[in-house]
Amino acid sequence: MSTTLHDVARLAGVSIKTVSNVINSYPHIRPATRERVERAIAELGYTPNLTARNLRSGRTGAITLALPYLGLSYFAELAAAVIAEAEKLSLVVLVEQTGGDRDRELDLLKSPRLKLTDGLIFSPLGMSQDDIDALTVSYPLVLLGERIFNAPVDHITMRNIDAARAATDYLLGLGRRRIAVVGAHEGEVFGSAGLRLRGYREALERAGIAYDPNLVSYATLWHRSNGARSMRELLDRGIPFDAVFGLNDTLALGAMRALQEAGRRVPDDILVMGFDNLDEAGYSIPSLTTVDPGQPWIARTAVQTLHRRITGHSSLPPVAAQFAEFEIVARESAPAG
Amino acid sequence: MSTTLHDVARLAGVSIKTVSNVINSYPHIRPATRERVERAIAELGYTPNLTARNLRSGRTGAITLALPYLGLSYFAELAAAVIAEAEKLSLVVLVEQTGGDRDRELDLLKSPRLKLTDGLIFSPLGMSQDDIDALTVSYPLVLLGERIFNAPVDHITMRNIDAARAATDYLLGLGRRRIAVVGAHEGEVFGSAGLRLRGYREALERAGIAYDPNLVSYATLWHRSNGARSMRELLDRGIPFDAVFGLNDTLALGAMRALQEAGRRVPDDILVMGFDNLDEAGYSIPSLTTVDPGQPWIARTAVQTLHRRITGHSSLPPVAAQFAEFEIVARESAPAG
DNA sequence: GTGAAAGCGCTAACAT
DNA sequence: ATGTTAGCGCTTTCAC
Repeated sequence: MSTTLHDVARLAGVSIKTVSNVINSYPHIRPATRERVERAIAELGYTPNLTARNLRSGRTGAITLALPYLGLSYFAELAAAVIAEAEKLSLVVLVEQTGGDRDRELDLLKSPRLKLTDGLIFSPLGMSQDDIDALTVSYPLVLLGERIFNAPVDHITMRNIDAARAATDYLLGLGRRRIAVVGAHEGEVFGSAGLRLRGYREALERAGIAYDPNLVSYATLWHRSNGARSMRELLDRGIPFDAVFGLNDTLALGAMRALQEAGRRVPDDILVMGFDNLDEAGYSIPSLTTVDPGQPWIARTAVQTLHRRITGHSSLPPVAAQFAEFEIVARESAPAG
Repeated sequence: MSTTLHDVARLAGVSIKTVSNVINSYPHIRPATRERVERAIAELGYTPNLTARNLRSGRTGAITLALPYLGLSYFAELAAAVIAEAEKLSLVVLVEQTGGDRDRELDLLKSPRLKLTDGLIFSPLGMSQDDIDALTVSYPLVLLGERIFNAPVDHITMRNIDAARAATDYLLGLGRRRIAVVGAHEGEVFGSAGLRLRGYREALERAGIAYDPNLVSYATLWHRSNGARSMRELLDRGIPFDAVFGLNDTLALGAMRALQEAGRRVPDDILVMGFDNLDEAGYSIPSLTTVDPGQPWIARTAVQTLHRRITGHSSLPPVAAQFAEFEIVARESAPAG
């Protein structure tokens, strides 16, 4: 087994309390004693057993981040940002993948595994507003995303409706009138798909353009291949359109790919707009005009909020959701004016 | 505080041992007792304190995965695969980002934080062969990548040299004679860059083609933007080339982007080959011909090997590295003959 | 300034 | 079949 406080204490000829004091940099220790202890620690290569410390303190210094799948770039970039922010607060991050499956999400929320960490940043995809009660849990929880609103937990999210409306306005401002949508979810009201489609419709309405359901195509998982498939479906309908709004970047990139296969040129024939501002959006061919939804802010705010809950610095009841600022990033797939 | 075994035992009118037996599904319990305990557990909403259990058992059921950065797609896909494999063995995964920085990698290896988990899957980027001694640690460790070889630890990696040679052969087989390289590392012998460049040179040599250093451009971080910059540099040299080997997919995609900006057509003027077979390589425009290095196998083998070490099922000394099988995936950027 | 001892919640001998 | 008890390694009163 590894060395313990007792081993160090014995070697240094002091009690374990003194060793503990040295480790936790308790101020009032005689320099000679301190040095003796430090030499013993070095000699034995002692490192404290964090599990024991955690049991004693009731805290682990770790948080859980639960998201659908790291293979989806949006979530990979989210995880990267969360881990980086957590490190600034000396927290480590345990990452769970739910696959966006409702049952696995519900299971996770009551999993004993969560006892291994101090709190949870939770980005559900399969759960919906009906599952709101499952978010009433006994541990610190920060909710991400737009599947569930007004739950009694801290909620950090983005301005989906406003941002999608701004994205649509942008295309309208470039003179487009028949804007196709890729990646909608049948009958969804909340959720990224539902909210972004609503923003799209609001923009059309304000511009006095009728909503044409034939311009909307569906895709369950927001994956490149589904963006391509969804676009092929649109093309097969034979209905003319002059722009495409991919409800996220991956869909938009897949759609561009399908457009190109079909001989349509971007941006000459069709403008394409995405949503997420993934790193990759700046380097596709053509580069992708998109919405930057403020992910770094979301990651930072989520980690800080959770940390305040864990440390008890905030016992305020969670209020309404906090929203990140967004911004349109104009690139080649739909160049500005 | 949360409820404990004692609370459950008191409510059920039994001893804590009995409750413990029920929880750990010890076979010999009277059905009536079992039911009483289960009702008490449900009533109190009891969940076991894993930290305490871990302290007792000496295991946590968690492993650490340390990698450079989740924003790099290759590592995001690796993490996704590792987490999925770990889940099959009921392990959870704590993800650490080192930024590919040598000092942070060395620090991590001796960080007390690792005591929070049972073992480490370590993918270094900044460390080199000189740091081999740092891999002699007191906990189960599985090494990934190609920065360090012949360390006294289990090592799972890919056939960099063979695969790069095969990739180059593929381009040679298509009649190309001036194959540029994007993303080399100055003077590197080991490491993905060094090994892949070596494979490239071996292929040239076997084909009787002289190695031209002017065809090789450098990039430290294997990031899209650096692939583009690296390619612009090559173009600026004004030296003719008829194919490009990006030492990974991200570089190749960035390079394709720069080629396009410069008015070069892929594959009409220039063939492009990548390395990694990222999901995204199938959906770029044009889609990217690349090397599939067998990442799923690597993830699976790494997790299983670590698990065997942790559970003590393998006390065999670690042997030479284990190599994944690779395969060339022909797509549009360099279509097969 | 330092030591002794209790106890965090659990598991596993050992006892009955 | 179930109860008792001793720790896992640490922190933290409370003495001295």
